[in-house]
Amino acid sequence: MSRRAYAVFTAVEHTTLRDHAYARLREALMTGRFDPGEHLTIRGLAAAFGVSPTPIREAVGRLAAEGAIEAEPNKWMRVPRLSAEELRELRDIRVALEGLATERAAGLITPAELAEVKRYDAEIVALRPAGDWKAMMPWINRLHFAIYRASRMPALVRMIEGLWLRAAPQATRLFPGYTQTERGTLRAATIRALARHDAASARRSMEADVGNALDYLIGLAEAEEAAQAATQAP
Amino acid sequence: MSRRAYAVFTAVEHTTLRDHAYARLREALMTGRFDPGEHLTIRGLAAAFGVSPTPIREAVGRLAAEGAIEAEPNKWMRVPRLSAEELRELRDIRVALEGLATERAAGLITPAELAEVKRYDAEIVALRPAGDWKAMMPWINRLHFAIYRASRMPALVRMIEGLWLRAAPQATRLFPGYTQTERGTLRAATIRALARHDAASARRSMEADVGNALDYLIGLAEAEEAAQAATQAP
DNA sequence: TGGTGTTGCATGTGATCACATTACCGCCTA
DNA sequence: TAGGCGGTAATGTGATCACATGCAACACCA
Repeated sequence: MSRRAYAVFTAVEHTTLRDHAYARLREALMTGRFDPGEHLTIRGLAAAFGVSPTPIREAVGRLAAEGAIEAEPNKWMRVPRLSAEELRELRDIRVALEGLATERAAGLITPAELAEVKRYDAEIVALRPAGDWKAMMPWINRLHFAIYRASRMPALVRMIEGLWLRAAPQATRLFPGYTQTERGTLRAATIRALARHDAASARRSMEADVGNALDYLIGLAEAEEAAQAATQAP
Repeated sequence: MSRRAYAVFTAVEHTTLRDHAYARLREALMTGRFDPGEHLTIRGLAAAFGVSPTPIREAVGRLAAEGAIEAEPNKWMRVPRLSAEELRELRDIRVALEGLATERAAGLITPAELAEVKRYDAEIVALRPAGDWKAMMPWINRLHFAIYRASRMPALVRMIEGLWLRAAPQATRLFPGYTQTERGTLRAATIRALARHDAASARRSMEADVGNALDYLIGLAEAEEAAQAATQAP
């Protein structure tokens, strides 16, 4: 079976193997399927994807450029384990950028887009009694990016995606310790502010939401670093 | 002559050919050596660098991921020509991020760092009478990033670099039309605010500086788009 | 002469090959 | 028993080869 004869079937979703690998690796990182500190090999990923190492190398190169993968040339590649200090910087950048996107979204969001946001929120609320935090994550993801896309700032959305990508491997640790109730009220406040096109209020709620989640991760990292320092130099 | 025997000489500045190509392409873009809309070929760049296409392909892939190069898979690659709308988005993001970096820098900048900033400013002021705008650009570049580095937020600095990279090819058009006097006073105000560790004031001056420069580029792009629309549909 | 089909070259993409470097593990020696 | 040493397998990197596609000039026909 020649590739040409059935090109009509494959051309729809397939551009290049490199982009395909990039998208799949990105999604794997985003959904927490790799652990922080986990080592990756080009040949291993190539075997997993059923392609040669060439497209994989270019895909991980792009991820490394975004900071989603850490690589020492000629030596190793791994999923970054962020320190408390790095997480603090990430928090400040995310607060600034996601605040900006939310502020702009408040003025531009359409009823259809707002309905989409509310639908995602309903999914999250429905999942809360069961306590299935892992199932919640993709919905939280969709909700946030539905808001950000409403800002009509595609380059900004792409930058925020890169920031989420860096935080994602550690974000699985938010559960189940992180109290969801407080976050739920902040999310509801954001949605109400968006509904009445109150840009300043929407921005403040989103900033608090993002800031709180990252502060929790920072606390975890600080405790871990303190414990490690204690065992190394007692 | 084996590569091994003289590794001591090359290892100093050479990590991988890919990183070398990436750094050189980045610098070429940053200093405006490529024009907006200019087409690039992997084989052409490979010949220019004296290497095989492989490392070039990975370098331009990284640049494409950052938006510094525009590429249609399997077809072409070129230096992006930003529309007025894209420039407006770029302005808003840059104002937010460079404002944040400047605000943080105001609280943390050391006397040595401040002296470095003032040295760059002196170079720019000295170049103004001659009107040598092209020679000014690298100093403006150094001055801004000296400030941003003082924020102690390396990931933020890297993101700002990516934004400058996207704007750089069009930034050569700032000269000689863009009035430098106003910008000079804003820069002086920023430096004074940094010197007295006035974060809010430093942020405002920097935001105005960045915003003004981008507004000028936006005006150019709008005029160009209007002219093009007039010739296409008269 | 204008439009259309064709052919050839240039280009991006991916697989394979070759090489230097690194990491891992067992062994030896002090 | 602990630390240094060497060998081997695995890995990242880069060059080369092979292939399909896109583009442009050219020839051909109405």
